Amino acid sequence: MLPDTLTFAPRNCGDCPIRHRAVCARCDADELTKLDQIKYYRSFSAGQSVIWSGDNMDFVGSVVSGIATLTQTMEDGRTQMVGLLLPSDFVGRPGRNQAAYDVVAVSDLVMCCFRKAPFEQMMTETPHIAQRLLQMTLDELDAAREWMLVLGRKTAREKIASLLSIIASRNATLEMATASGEMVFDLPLTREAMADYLGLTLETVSRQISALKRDGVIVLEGKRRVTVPDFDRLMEEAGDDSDGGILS
Amino acid sequence: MLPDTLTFAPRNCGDCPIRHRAVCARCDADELTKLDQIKYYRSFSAGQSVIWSGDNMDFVGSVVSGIATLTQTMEDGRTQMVGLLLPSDFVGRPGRNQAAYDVVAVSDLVMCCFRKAPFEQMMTETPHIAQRLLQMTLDELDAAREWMLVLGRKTAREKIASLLSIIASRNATLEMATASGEMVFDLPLTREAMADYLGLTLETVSRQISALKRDGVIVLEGKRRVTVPDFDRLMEEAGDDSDGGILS
DNA sequence: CGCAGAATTGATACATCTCAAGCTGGGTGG
DNA sequence: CCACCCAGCTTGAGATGTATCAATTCTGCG
Repeated sequence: MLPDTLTFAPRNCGDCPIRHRAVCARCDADELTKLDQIKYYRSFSAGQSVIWSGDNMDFVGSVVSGIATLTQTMEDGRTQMVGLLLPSDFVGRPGRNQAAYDVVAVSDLVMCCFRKAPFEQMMTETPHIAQRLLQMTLDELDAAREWMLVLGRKTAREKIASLLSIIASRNATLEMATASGEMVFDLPLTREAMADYLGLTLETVSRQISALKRDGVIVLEGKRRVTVPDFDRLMEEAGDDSDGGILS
Repeated sequence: MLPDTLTFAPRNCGDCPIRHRAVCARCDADELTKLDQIKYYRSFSAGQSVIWSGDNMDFVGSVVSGIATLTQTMEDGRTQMVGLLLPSDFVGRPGRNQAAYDVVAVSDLVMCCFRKAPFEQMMTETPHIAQRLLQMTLDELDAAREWMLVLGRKTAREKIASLLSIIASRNATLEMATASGEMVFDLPLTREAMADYLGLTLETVSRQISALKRDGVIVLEGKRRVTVPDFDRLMEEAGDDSDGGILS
C-alpha cells in the first residue's frame, strides 16, 4: 500500500504542525521561506525502514507525524533502541555522511526532509537553525542520560513504569491535559519494541505489565490502551522523585 | 591539601593543552583574546565534588587536566554514571541555571571556567563557539547511545571489555600510539566507579576483571596498570565489530 | 473460518546480586 | 622499624531476578 499520508503534507511551513517545536522553531519569516524552497516530504508506512546503519545518508529531516525508532544492533542480533522519534524530532547529523543507527517507522510516518548540502549551508548562514539544533541536541542528551539510569540501575518493574510515565507525560504535554488525575493513552510500541527500549525480553515486559495491572497501577483496555488512575503512584513505581526532574 | 595544580594553569589560551579540542577549538585569534579575558581556572583535588545535582550553577567550563565523572543518584542511593569527563570535555549547559548531575573530580582536576552570562553572550556573538559546542554535543550523544547498548544488552564480561577498550583507545589517541599491538595504560577509575559506569556491582567488576586476566585478554600489574597484548581480542570480547565504529 | 502476528503464562536455567570473609598495599603513629 | 589500620580489592556461597524455552491464548484480518 502506497502511503496516501502525502495528502496530509502541509503546503507551506506556516501551516506546519511542528512549526514551533522542530529545528525551524526559531526561524523568522525570511528564513522559513528559504527552508520552504528546499524542503520535501517523505512518507513511510508502519514497519518500513527509513535508513539502515552504515547507509549513505544524503538528507536530514524532522518527523512531522507518526513515530520512528533509532536502534543499534550487535553482530549476533541483540538490539537496543537508543531513541524514540516523535513529531518535531530531528533525524540525521550535519557533517556526517553515513547513518549511525537503524531508523524504522513504527507507525505511518511523514518526514520533512532537506538535502544535506543545502541544509548545512543554511546552518552556517542562519544561526537560528544552529541554535535550535544545539538546544534540541542538549535535550536529547539529557534524555539519553536519563535512560542510562533506567537501563543500568532500575528493575524490570521500574523500567516499565518509567516508560509508561514518559509516554503518559508526553501525551499530557501534547494534549495540554493536566498531569495529575486520570490519564489515558495508547501504547505506540509493541511488547518487543518496549523490550528493545528497556533492555529486557518481551516476556519480561509482558509479565511486568500484567503485574502492574494486577496491582492496580494501570488499567488495560485491549493490549494497547492504557489508563493510569494515579500518576504519582506510577512515578513511585518508576523509582522517580514525585517532584519531577530539573527543567530548564 | 590545597591544590598546587594552579601553577599548572597556562597563562593564555595559546599555550593551552586543550586549545584544539575544547569548545574554543574553532576560535580565531580575536575570539580567543575575548575568551582569555573572561576565563578563570578552578582546581579540585581527587575526590572533591565540583557541583551537586540541583545546585545553582553560574558557570560553564572545560576540563583542562584530570578526570571527572557525571553521575545520577536515585532516592535509595543507587547511582549510575552518565558521563566520564576527560581533558577538553565541556561541563554545564548554556541556558540552564541548575546542575542536572553530580560532578565529581576523580583525579586532581583543573577546569577552565566562564561565568555563564558572558559565555552565553559570546555564544550569540561568535558562531564558532556555538558550532563547536554543537559538534561536541553530537559526539557526546553518540557516546551516550553507544553506552545505552552496553548497559542494556551486554553481559558483564562484555561490559568490562567495552570499558577497557574505550579507555585503551582513548589513551592511544592522546599518545598518538598505534591502535594495534600492545597497549599499556592506567585505569583512572576504582572498581566501584567502573561498576557505576557499567550498571554492575563492584564485586562483579572485580570477578570479570579477574576472569579476563585469567584468560589472557589483559595483564595486570598491581590493581591499576593494565596491559592489552591484543587489542582485536579485547574488541571481540567487548562484542564489537573489529572494524570499529562509524567515524565522521 | 482459519491463519499469523502479538501477547500471555509456565517451568526451568543461569547470570548477576547480596552478604560475608579475607586479602593487599600504602600510610601513620607509637 | 614495626604494628596497625583502612580503603580498595578479591573471592566464596547462596539468593534472586531475569532470560530462555515452550505451550497456549488472544486479536485482527483476508
